[in-house]
Amino acid sequence: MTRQTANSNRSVTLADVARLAGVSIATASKALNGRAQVRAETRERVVSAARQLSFTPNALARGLLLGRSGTVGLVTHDLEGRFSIPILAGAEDAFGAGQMSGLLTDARGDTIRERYQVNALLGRSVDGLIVVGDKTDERPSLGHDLPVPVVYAYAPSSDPSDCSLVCDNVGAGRMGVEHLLGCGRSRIAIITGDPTYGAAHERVQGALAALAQAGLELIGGRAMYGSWTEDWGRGAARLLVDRFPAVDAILCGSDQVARGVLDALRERGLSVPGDIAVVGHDNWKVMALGARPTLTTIDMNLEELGRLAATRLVEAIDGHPRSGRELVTGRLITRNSTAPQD
Amino acid sequence: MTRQTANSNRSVTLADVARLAGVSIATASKALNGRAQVRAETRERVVSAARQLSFTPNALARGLLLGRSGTVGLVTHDLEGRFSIPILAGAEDAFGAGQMSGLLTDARGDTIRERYQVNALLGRSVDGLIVVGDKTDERPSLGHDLPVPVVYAYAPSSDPSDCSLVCDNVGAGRMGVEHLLGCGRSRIAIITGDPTYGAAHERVQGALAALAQAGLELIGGRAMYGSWTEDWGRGAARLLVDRFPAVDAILCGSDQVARGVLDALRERGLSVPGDIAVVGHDNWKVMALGARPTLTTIDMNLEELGRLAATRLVEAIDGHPRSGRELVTGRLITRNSTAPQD
DNA sequence: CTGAAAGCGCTTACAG
DNA sequence: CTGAAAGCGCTTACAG
Repeated sequence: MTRQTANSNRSVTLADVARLAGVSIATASKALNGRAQVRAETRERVVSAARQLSFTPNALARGLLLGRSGTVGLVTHDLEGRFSIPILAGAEDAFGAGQMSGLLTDARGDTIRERYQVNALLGRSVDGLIVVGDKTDERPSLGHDLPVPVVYAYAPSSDPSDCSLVCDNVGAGRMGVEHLLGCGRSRIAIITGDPTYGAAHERVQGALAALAQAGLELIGGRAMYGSWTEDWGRGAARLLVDRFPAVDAILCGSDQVARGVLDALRERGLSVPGDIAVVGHDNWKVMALGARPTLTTIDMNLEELGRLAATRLVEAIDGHPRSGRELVTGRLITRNSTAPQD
Repeated sequence: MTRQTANSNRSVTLADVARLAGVSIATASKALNGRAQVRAETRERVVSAARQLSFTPNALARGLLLGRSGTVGLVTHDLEGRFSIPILAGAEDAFGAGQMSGLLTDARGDTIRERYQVNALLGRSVDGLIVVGDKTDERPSLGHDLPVPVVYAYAPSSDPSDCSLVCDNVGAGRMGVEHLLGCGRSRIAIITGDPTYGAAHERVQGALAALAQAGLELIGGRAMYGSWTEDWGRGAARLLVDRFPAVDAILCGSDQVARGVLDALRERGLSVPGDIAVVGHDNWKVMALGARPTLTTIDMNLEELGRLAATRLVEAIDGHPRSGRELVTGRLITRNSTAPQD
């Protein structure tokens, strides 16, 4: 049984603290806020009174006065999805240390909803906004006529003067190929997802650059685009090994695709990584760890992206805005699909 | 190019509206809030002035005065996880229609963090709290000395006088077995997950009740407990069909487990649902739809649970609290693992 | 029907 | 070093 520590602090006010400490409200305020002009002994008396009453300052009153609410709006477009959540968690984390809280809102990819929610958030005097997209493609800017700074995460703003944090997809593609080269592979193919996603093309682009640099060409001559599904991964892998039996590595556009690829290879009697090494993308744990063999993949460091977004937003709120896109680099997670490592 | 609609509304205040409409601030307030004692013509003038200035009332000031902030605290214990997100989305959804906003906070299963965050939220004058657990087992109550109502979602409070919304795990187990019986199966086994989870036992309990009602016994005599992984699903399925070749259906504790079961059965040359029908749990889309064959499973209606939690919280805030546990029933999603249905 | 006044809880010049 | 006063933007009795 823990001792009661939380009272109905709704009602404990600065006036109560001041009364108990025998000072004016003004002095109590200064004492608690660490203002210089307070005698040490007085400050102590106030602080101990505040503790005794378990006083929590009313953030609403504070915000009203200072014109800063200590809250930021988190506008996500994919609250159910896999990508926005780690970003939100990272942002939460970065704010958690300080005094900021996040007002959550899900716009579900709808521009009208977004506008409406942004206005609602502004009505709550948020000090800034983080807009989290559901894919890495550009999205329209909220504009510059807002009274607070905005940071775009995952999906960058199309306006280069906005501050955006994005995944380094090109670097991820390069990273995947370089790992495969390092593992001694040279006949590399790419099976990726939906060609309407910029991310798919960017990863391919990075991979091709790394191949070119090594003086190699892609097996099959071009990347295989399809959809972000296991089904497609399976089908594409079968096609690939039938047409190009010499292939010794497959770089995949996502872990789901890679999972399908692994299943198809196993069913064809090919060993991974013995015959063919496979690299995924996302480090989606359940997929990557449930796969046979476990999947080497690229983690986009989405939490880090979220933390950075929060940091940039706080900087902007404090009067030091940045603009332009900042790339967050992924990291390769090696598992058994490229090199056995029990 | 859309026309500019959002101004720096930070600075448009009720005083501005009143001035433009040629009335006092008090009258402007009454007009906008639909109070009765305002001449229709006056009200119109005020409303049009407000529109013209795109006035958004300052929620902080309003909250300070009314003692209601129009925000609720969302305390989750699993922001990265799969279960809390649909619940949050459902709650968001329910609030979205009204004037409530949710302040998001991730306590990560840590009681100290939770206490700290609850206090921070109370300092922001939240009107209520929704606490979302990461498993369906009971958790300690936040107590009754808080100044605002609390609703527990997913993980119920151990205090029966608190208001909790929980999944009907027993009903889900029953539902799974009844479906299998309906599909003509009678030699049913259960492969479930981590035995330290109450959910695992409750689902088994419901399944056993349904079997008993049909005058049947579980194949193998008892449910197979292990972990919530594909690995375990594969291993357990192999064991099961070796020891009890007559089994004609397997009820699984999760989609991940089911996924492993399906893989193992296929690799043993058994056909699903021809030889053995399989039912999962969670309706985790990527798992269930990526499986071969696609997986019949039970959707726990978590979004509905979130919506209900929000509804109950608003009721409590409005002075109509409920107490006790309310069960949210799942629904069976039929796919090809129990009956081919292209 | 309309408006002047008080007040929500706090902070910040400004006097003392 | 301390405190009385003004004010953040709004709503609600209370007079008129």
